[in-house]
Amino acid sequence: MPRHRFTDTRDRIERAAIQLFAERGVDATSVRDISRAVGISEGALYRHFTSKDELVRETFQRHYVRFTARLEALARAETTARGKLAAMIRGFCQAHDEDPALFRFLLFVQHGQLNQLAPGTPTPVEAVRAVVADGISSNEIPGQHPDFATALVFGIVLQPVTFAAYGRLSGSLTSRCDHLIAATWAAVTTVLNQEP
Amino acid sequence: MPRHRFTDTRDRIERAAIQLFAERGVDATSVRDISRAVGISEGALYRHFTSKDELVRETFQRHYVRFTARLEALARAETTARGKLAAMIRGFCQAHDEDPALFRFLLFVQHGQLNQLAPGTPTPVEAVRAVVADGISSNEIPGQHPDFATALVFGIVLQPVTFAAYGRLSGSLTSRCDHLIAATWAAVTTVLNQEP
Amino acid sequence: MPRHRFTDTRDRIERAAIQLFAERGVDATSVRDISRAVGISEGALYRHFTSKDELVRETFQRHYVRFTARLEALARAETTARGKLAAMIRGFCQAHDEDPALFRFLLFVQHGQLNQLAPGTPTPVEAVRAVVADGISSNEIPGQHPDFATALVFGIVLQPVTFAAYGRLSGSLTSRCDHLIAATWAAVTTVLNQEP
Amino acid sequence: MPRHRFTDTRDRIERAAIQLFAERGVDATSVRDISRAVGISEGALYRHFTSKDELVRETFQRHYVRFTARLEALARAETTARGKLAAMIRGFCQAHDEDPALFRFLLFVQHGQLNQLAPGTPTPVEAVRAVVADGISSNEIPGQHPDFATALVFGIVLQPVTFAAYGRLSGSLTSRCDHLIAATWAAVTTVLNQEP
DNA sequence: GATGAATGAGAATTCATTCAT
DNA sequence: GATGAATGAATTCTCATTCAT
Repeated sequence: MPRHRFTDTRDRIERAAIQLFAERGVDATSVRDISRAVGISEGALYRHFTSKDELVRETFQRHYVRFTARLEALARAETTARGKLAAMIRGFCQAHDEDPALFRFLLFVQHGQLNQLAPGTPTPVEAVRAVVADGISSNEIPGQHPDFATALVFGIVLQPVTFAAYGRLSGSLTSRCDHLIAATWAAVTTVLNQEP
Repeated sequence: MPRHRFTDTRDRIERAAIQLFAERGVDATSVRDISRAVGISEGALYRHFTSKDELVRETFQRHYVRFTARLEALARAETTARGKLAAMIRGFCQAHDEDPALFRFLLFVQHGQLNQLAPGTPTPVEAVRAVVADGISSNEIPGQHPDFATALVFGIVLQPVTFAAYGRLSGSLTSRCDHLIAATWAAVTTVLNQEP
Repeated sequence: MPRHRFTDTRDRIERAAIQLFAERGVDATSVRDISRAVGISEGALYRHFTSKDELVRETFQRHYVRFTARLEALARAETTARGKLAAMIRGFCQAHDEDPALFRFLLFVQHGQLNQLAPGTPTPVEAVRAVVADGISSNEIPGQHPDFATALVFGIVLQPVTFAAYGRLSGSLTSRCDHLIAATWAAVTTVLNQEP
Repeated sequence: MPRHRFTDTRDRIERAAIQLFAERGVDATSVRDISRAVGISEGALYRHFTSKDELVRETFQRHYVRFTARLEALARAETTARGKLAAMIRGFCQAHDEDPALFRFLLFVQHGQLNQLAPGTPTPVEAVRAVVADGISSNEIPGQHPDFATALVFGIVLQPVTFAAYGRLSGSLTSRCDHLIAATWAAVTTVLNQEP
């Protein structure tokens, strides 16, 4: 049982924390739970993070920023609004399937972390919103409230994850990705025929 | 008269609890918080509920069952799948706008209450799912996984509420109800491989 | 073992805290030590004080203000500087002998409480300094730095208490009061004969 | 050479510790604080001292003994009680002004170190007391309790240091040395019942 | 000699719950 | 029905100390 050697302890703490946060939520996860899951003492955790709060914040922010950048890169590689949106949704599905716990931590558990982001930090919501807003400007997407349309995208993509958590759907998002893209596009291009 | 006062206090406890649960979550709300909000002592709360857990469970279940029944009644008054779905979505919107805190408590905060329901208890998810499944059977809705289609409905309807909580959208759901219905129908009737 | 009944618990906590603070200092006294000395659980203490800090601050400030007022009243009852100073020193001696632990807590242990007093709060130091400064103005006391003269008063009066704590002197201050007064007056009226 | 580095680090630890102890007290100073101030790791400190306690004890005792010897030498160089006392007070003032942190650590912070001295170890208190007792024996100082008279000396000399710590007086003791000597002599030669 | 991760004992504090009045 | 003091377990965090490298 070597004491340190190349120290991946910090990473192991982060992994265990993400896992537990995704399962039970941040409040319901104690420092003790995390350190036990890692196999270290409670005190040892504080050599790697100055507080539980910092652990949550740091972990959340780093992965949140990274995921946002990934989405933005995917969008940038496409030219049409539809293409960008499809690529981003595919990005959501892959990110989820690669690491469901992290995905749920970032997009559901949050726990007020969104409000603690430095102002101006880009978020997945803003990444999608930018594409939607551009699509509306270029008339590729019919005129509507861009935040509302963004809500439709997120609702359609995220709700299956919630259903999976409750056992109503199988876990893989990627297998439904094409359907999600099609449904999203249908929802987003729907307008009310107030004037026929 | 005496019974009224009992009922009254109990109701006030429930209201305060729902409000606080919706704002901060169940874990982050202490018995002290609740009793202070009501204006009674902590001990007094235990005259009305045997534990915090029971308070959460009872409150959740009663309202959850009531809301489910309301949705089912709305569906029953319609004949087509589209009509039933539209009526239910309208029901969601109205329930939300009547009492946003309760709505958020029932549909977001949950806190593992779903797993504690007596098996067979009808839920909003099942109410919607039944309509969707029937619509698929009757070919009003194209063939697809009924749980997946149900997820689309919930995602589209609920995500705007989340966005509202983060200040991205204004609070009224009813004002967007027609759009939600149209978008939901579009998403639910979308299928893949329409062009071979 | 009745649970409450007329609740002198808060007072008992304060007494035990003062005793322990005087014996070991604030830092070296844990909440556990205090609650054990009182015979209650640690948690129970928090019904009476919101924190250890508040317990220290409240206890210190109340007694400090009270003691200051007592000194001021004693001075007010006299007319000459010598009379005022003598009365105050007698007040110090009596306060010490009535409650040595409290006296030591107020005048030695302090623990940074002095800096936390609301600005303008009168203190024993200021009470003595005012008398000394007046005495200098009226030429009853020879011209000198009033803070320095005040330091002489405090040094002479307090040091025997320190010596008593180390067993070098017996505990009673009152028995030495007249000597302290005489020595203080001698020290305070001494000037350097720079110009003979 | 290697021995120098050892000694050097050990001294730097001691310096940093004294500084921090004087500022905040022993309890409020952690091993971490000290090692950070020195710029070494916590573990490294244990190469030089086997425990925090030993660091405190060793540091205190060595300087305490050295300071006592210095006072004794100063007294020895004089012949009269007044001369001896004056020389010692000058010694206090110089020691304070040379290294105020060390002076405060030795004479105020103490932290129960006095009780841990090997029995018979000479202390500043005993050095002064011996001079005072001799002075009383030789009738140079009027008859009185020698410990009480010693308390007067210490009170007068040390209280200005306390006042300086609270910003009531400027830091230099030496500048007030003659006044302190005169005041001390006046206090020590004062007796009661001079007028029957 | 030095490092720094790790430990384990405690510190302050919160909280659901009980119960004499 | 209500009060509020009391409990005891759990939580976050600190700290002196150890030890493999």
